[in-house]
Amino acid sequence: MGAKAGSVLGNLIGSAATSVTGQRPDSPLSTKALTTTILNHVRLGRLAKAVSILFSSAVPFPFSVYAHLFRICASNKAIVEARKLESHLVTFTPNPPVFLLNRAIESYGKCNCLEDARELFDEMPTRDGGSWNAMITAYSRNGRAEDALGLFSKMNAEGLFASEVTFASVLGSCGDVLELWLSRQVHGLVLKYGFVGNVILESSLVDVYGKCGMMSDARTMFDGIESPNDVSWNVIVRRYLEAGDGNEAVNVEEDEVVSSTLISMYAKCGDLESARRIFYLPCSKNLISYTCMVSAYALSGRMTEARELFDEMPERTVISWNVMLAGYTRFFEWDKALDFVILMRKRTKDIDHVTLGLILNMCAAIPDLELGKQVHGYAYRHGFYSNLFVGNALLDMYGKCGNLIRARIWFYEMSHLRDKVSWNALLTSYARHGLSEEAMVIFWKMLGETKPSKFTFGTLLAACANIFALALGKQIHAFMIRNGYDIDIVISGALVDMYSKCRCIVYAMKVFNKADSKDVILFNSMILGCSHNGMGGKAVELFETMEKEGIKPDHVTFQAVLRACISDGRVELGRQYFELISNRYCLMPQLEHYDSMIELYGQRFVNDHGPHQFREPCKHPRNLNDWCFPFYSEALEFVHNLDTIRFCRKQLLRYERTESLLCFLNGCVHKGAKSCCWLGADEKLFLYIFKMQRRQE
DNA sequence: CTAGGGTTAG
Repeated sequence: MGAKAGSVLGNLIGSAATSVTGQRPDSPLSTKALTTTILNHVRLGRLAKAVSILFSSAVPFPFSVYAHLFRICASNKAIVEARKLESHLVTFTPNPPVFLLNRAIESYGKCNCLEDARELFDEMPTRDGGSWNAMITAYSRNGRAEDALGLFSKMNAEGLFASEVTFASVLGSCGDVLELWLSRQVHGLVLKYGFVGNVILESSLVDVYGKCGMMSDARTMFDGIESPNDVSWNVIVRRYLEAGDGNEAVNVEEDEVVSSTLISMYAKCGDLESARRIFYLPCSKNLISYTCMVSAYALSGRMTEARELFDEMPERTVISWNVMLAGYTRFFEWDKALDFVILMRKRTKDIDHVTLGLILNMCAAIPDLELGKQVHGYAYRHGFYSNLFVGNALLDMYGKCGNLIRARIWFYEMSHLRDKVSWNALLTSYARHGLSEEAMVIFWKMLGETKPSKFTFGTLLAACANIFALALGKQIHAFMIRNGYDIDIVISGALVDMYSKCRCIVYAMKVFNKADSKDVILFNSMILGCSHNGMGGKAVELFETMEKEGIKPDHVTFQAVLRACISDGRVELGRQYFELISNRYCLMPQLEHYDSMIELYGQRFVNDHGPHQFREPCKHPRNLNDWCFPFYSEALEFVHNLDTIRFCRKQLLRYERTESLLCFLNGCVHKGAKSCCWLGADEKLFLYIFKMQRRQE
């Protein structure tokens, strides 16, 4: 039965689609099937095909089909299809509902075909508010401000209510033709119809007053907005700028408040030049604009300029001090931050919760537990301990300084006010110090009190990676997907890391490929993952992709590719990468890179000579090569200081090469004696050499 | 009226 019914349906669809006089045109079944076909075409982006099927079927379709198709026509600017649609609708539906005709007007408007829209509007047997709204919006969007405003007046005369969208359109048109008088009337209507608190309309009003040159009205309007959004800010800033450019005497310089607002807005948008321009206008310097400007410099990392300006301030508040300190901490200038705190203590008695938070961040970063404890005491004595921000900063400080006991105690002491940041901070402390299992226990407790955030999961995934808890890691991943958590670039990195550490490199790759944006850190995690899973070739490939995408590798990237070279025994490639570090990317090779090179050459020696074969050192060495085996002369190039020597020693001990070790150490002494005194301090090393020599004799 | 602060991944 099913198969037969299917073929009958197929015939029906075929005939209905090709002939206007199809069989049983009023059959609900055939309309339903046709609808499905039409919607399928729409879904595949074939709008013209969908409309032609509809057009050749002499049956009325459900309203929702027309509504849907009109929407698509509007967004695709498909005027031909829109006209066909309207004609089909009015032909086969005796009394088409007003709302569908309104949709048609909207579509014509979006297709910039105002004549079609107006024709339909005029011919409609009945019109509702939506028809007027659609027509007015169509005029307004197409730059026909006069027509839009004319129709709006008529609409009000007929006692119809304009919608939010219409008001926005009308206000836009008022701005286009600088209709201040009408704008004020519209303002009245906005209030009358209860649109108070509508950010979009209120911002539009700010805009239109600004355009009409009524900056004081714009300002009053703006101040009345309860929670201004980006658009509101953009509008007021743009209007003030225009006003300021056109007529300097009237604005900006007179209003200190505005100049401060502008400076801080520009600072937040990263436009330092504009901020400066406002600040250096005559009469705009005051305590607050100074602070804003210092903050603008500090936010963009220009700490020297920030400090110069800060030093020339005639007076300062605690906020001025704080913005300066925040700049130092934001850009990790801990020494300067510490000096600044000391200076601050000398110069002012003003310290508030923000200052304490910043100082605690500094203590956590240096790290300085003792100073942190002093801050704790200060906070206690001055009544800041019940401030959540200070409390969390304290918790973070104890955690980062490695004092988990105090972190835990403080966490319980602040139980009456703690939030999810507190939980995350505690969790992080445990995970960071390798206490991954304990971190998991804390997580389960956390669930009883608060909802986990993506920070929680980031931390947990790292903990899973540490203890190779693949099953739990997968559960967290699945939980995040199921509950719609954003798998952002950081979480992707944590997942890649967790999966590759758990030897689940295929999953790691999947996560990596799915990430919609990639930065150097994510690439690093993936490259490192490949290196650790014996996929050196893939790691090298990723490095090349990264270069192609214009992402600049950092020192971790090079560590990762060098590791790949080690795992694949690709000495020459490793050497090339090492040279890229300084030649192409202007980075300073770090200790770890030297270590990797030593390891790479060490491996080659083992490969070339077998584990237990080595040449006798020269009896009377004249140069470095005489001193050393092939490996050591090459590896020695990468010997930079005591740490690399220690690393070499470790490597040689690992391969149980006592004689080589002695020879190598001699080589180091030789090199050191010739060039610089970097060996000087390590008495232990010398003692070791002497001991070894004695044992040889 | 207008200015400042936090937790996450190699």
